[in-house]
Amino acid sequence: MDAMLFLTDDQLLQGIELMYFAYKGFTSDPDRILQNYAYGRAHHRAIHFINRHKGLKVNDLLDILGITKQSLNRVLRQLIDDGLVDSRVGSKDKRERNLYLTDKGTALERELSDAQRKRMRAAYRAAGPEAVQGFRMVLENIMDGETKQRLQRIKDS
Amino acid sequence: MDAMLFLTDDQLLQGIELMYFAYKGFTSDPDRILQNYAYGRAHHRAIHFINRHKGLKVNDLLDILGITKQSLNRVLRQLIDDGLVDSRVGSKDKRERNLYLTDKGTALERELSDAQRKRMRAAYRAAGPEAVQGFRMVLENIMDGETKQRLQRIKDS
DNA sequence: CTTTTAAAGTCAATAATGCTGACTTAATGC
DNA sequence: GCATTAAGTCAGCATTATTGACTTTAAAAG
Repeated sequence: MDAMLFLTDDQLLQGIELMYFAYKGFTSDPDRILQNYAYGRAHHRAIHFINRHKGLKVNDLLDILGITKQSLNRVLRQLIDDGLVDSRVGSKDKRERNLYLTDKGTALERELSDAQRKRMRAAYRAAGPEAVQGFRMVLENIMDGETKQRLQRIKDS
Repeated sequence: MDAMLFLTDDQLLQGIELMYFAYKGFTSDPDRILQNYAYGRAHHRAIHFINRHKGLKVNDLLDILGITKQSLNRVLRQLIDDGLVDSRVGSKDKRERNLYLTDKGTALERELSDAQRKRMRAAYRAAGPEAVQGFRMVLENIMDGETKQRLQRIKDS
């Protein structure tokens, strides 16, 4: 009966709204900062993942983001031209390009993630360690299985 | 010291990635369904909130969504023209329009939220009741204070 | 060595969703 | 009567995604 209590349609709808509004808050700080650089969320995501997985291949980035090569092209082109991302020819396979943040790119990544981390830290603090565990568990289960596999693949490579 | 343990920059970055990927999964089911109707996320959001707050005013919907009147116009126009939303002249103030879902609109809302609820229910089940509590607490804290106030205002009206 | 495949990059056209500015219409409040 | 408010509209633009059709370069397969 416990299961019934926390699985009512209304509770689920509330959870859905929470996801929507929390995500909105979650992206609001970076969005504001990005405006100063005439960049958008697409640039932020590229910067984030290049930082997290230094030297990753263009194909891996496409795979993570789940977008097409043509969609990424404009964004990546800008970041490279603006000197935030360094695209180096692969050492083993020269067809590949390994992506790295330059110092300038790292600086913007810092600025963006500082704001986002600050918000997350405050939320975590207010909710407490056990809540954070629950938060993470539920989010992991909301993710697509396919996405999880993709992430695992990148982590392994 | 406990606080230090769960507030490392890496843990926070992991949480940020989790939010990104979970939100992606969260929207994937409705996105797929909406394609069959040539609608997008904007239509979904309008349908969701009109269902949750039956009879709400256009201004309230704008307030909740945080978009401009011109942005909502195209979407709402379509939903009304397609017979999913009913716009009724306010009984007290005839300048106002109260929004309701028609039977057709309610049917689409069902289809969309069934898919989303199914995913949430599975995630909640897998994580357990305490995790759900934590999930909710953290998300509430991630939200903007401004957003919370807006929601409260609608709930009161 | 030649052909096929793979990785990256590009150009063009299209779509969804947001924005701003400049309005109109209708109803309310004073 | 006149200013304000709620709703609705038109036009133009930006961002970010899409698909399709290519090219270039390098590796792999035959």
